[in-house]
Amino acid sequence: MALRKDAQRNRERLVDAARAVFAERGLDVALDEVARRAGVSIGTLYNRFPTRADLVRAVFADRAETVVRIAEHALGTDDAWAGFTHFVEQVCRMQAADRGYNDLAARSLPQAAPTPEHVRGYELMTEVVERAKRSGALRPDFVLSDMAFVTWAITRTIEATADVDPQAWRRHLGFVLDGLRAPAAHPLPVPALTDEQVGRIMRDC
Amino acid sequence: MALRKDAQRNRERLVDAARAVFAERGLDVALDEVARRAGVSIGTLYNRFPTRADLVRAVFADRAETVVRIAEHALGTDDAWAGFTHFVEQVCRMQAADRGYNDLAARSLPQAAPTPEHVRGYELMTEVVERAKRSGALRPDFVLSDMAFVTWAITRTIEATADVDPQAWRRHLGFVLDGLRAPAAHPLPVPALTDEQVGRIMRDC
DNA sequence: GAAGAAGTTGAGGTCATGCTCAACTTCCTA
DNA sequence: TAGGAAGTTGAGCATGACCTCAACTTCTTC
Repeated sequence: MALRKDAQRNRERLVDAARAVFAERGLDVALDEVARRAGVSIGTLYNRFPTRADLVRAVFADRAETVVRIAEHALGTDDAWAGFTHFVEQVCRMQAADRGYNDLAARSLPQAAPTPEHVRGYELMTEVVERAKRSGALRPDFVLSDMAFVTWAITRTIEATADVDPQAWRRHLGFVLDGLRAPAAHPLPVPALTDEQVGRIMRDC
Repeated sequence: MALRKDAQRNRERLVDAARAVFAERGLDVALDEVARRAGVSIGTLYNRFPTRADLVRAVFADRAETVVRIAEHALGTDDAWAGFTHFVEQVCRMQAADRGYNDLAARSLPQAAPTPEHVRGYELMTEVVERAKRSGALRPDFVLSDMAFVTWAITRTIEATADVDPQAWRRHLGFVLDGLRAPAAHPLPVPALTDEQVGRIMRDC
């Protein structure tokens, strides 16, 4: 059975308000701020979204699709390395523009994915990485789980520098990418995290 | 006027307890946990350390000296690049061993430094970086404020992976250092943060 | 060893956030 | 358009952390 008309309107208002508030202040804002901004009572918020995660999911439901588009574009680029850097840069740009998405990226990189879009985004990201390795431009000892390091690093820099210099993350990303080129590679001291380990970390917030 | 004997003993107990609790759970633990562990009332804690920052300072007072020692050792190494990587690795190792110090590193890189030891640590760190650049091994466009990126990145990885794989940060650091070698350098898209900007970020938590 | 200075204590006030639920309102349907 | 289902409301309870202060204890000094 569908939602009643008023309920549907309230739901939309809540998601819109949450989108704005999350973008401004991150995923950990007090939820009554969201309710107030939506012009709705806190009870209605909890009625519609019993947990914060439900609300977060609703707000960022469409982002998986965006990631898919970015990855497809990256795979359409002739130069595999350019595709890889394009992918990373675009995702980082989304993070820099939205504190909520930045938080989300730090906590749940597409992984152990629920929706078909998430699965597809995950697969395409894998292919972006593998293709860049096959081309010889991305260092061969880089594996998918190492993307977590990239994400965490840039995420943290965005958090720290957003107020002072909103473009600073680009410089950090420059250093990071220079460390991922094949000619830059020196032996790594320890093996990669398993995908399972990364998944566990993400699940624990 | 000096502290009374019992007060001095309580102070020591508080600092010891705080050291242990911070190391285990980070700088943001509830302070009554510290008081409980010290076997002292919460009132005494506030009496001795009016703010959390006072307690943190007392706990980590000796660390500045340790950093100085590490930097001196680094500067004593013939190979400037080996000295630089040694310095970074040892500081990261300290962070990995102590969640409190890890938090501290993310928030206040030695900067706008209060004690003489801090000033000295800051100067030596500058020299470690400059020497590595002069040697031609560290990329010439790297500046001191870029150390903040390194610190934030490894800090975040340590936070995320400590429970799952306590050595994982070494792999991340491997990627980072490979991006800092001179031959790896590609032009950076934006200029560095100023030292003043980094200082402001640290001050705002 | 008496007196007062120094230090300790912990119950309790304050605040921010999460979350609930009984009374009320709106909507839909027959 | 009446009645009941669906949805809304917000005061209020719960929790947990911060911090205070008046009454109490311990130390030091003469």
